[in-house]
Amino acid sequence: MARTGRPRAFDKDEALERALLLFWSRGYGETSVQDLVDALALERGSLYGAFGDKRQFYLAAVQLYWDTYERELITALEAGPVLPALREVLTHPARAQEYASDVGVPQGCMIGNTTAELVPHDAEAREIVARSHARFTQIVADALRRAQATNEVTQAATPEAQAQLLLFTVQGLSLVSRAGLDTSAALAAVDALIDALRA
Amino acid sequence: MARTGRPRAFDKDEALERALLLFWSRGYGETSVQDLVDALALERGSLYGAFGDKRQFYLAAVQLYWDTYERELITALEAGPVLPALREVLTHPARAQEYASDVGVPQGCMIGNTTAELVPHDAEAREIVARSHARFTQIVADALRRAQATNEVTQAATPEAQAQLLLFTVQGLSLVSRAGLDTSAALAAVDALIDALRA
DNA sequence: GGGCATTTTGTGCAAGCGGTCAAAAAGTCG
DNA sequence: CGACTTTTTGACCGCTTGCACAAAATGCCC
Repeated sequence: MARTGRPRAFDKDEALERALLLFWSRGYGETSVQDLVDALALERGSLYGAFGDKRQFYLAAVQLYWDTYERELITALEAGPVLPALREVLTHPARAQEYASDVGVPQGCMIGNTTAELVPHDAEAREIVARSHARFTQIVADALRRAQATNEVTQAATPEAQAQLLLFTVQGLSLVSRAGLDTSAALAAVDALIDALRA
Repeated sequence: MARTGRPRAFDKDEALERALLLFWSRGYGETSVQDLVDALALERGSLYGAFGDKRQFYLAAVQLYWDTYERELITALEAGPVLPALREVLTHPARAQEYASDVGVPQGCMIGNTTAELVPHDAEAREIVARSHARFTQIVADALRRAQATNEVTQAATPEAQAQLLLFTVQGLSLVSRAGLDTSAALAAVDALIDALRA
């Protein structure tokens, strides 16, 4: 319990959130410690003191990203029919693309970005990403299982396989959207998938 | 026409192929010019003389990657039933995952990797990636159109929407596979999608 | 109010980066 | 054989990076 000593002059959570936005929009490698120092308006030493090195800082931001996303995902799926909610979840990246012209609005899914950039050579990042994937498929499969029981969703495949397919789709859509997306084509593709899931 | 002068001591195409493997497995940022120099067994100056700077070198490698992939894609789809061929195309990244323990065997789709790493801040990379996406959907949509006509594939959605969905899936699968994949789960997901496309 | 624990501040640093360049080497052609 | 053109070679450069550290500042607790 560290109780005494000079108190921290900034809000650690708020700093992490702001770092999340930076890391999200620029990626790990393209965000320098100097960028963080400038954006967070604190000195180098304070940053290292509070968050450890750059890698730990990034991983903490990714974890925050996922925790937030997971909470939203659960909320979206817990009530009402599942397919409209899933449609909303899937099209989210496509719609976010519209705001991409605004400066500072991140692109793509941060889990996906981390997968591409860090996972191949960072075991800890791989763990975070793998855990997020597992959580996503578990949450979605649970929802699909309920929806199969009420005959909203086809039983042609297992909920697990359907959930895995949805993971691939949302990750792929989010990635492809970074290259500039024909929004209507993307929506048509999502609709085709949602229709195929209907009982 | 440069006809005189000291002849190049290495095979340019072969060097590009070898650079492709390096870039593919490590990405752009994690591959240093020194890495290339070591792997290609040529001196810095020769590399710059032959390929321009690192960025041009990488983009040339990506273009070579896509040209090769496109040729294979067309070959796979031009004869026989379309759905088995598509299944093969989709599961390719999942199966490639098995060899990932071998050193130097690249992971994921290089177009996807480029999308994540370069596209957000490199207009030329964005063009190459966008063109590859367009070519993919066009080739696959053509095949699906034929398959819809012979009643192999459902007409519940347009061939374009189906092709777009397949692009998302293959990109997502290829990306997710980098984080370590449950192969059987991935195959079940692909089968669910292929089944959903059946008439 | 004085000692203590902690954060802040700003400088400094070694390493690695992408890229350049001049001299030497190696062919071709008149 | 000698002039010319191109590639090779390897040293070199300026810059940025992530990170460490010492001194000053600040608030808590006895």
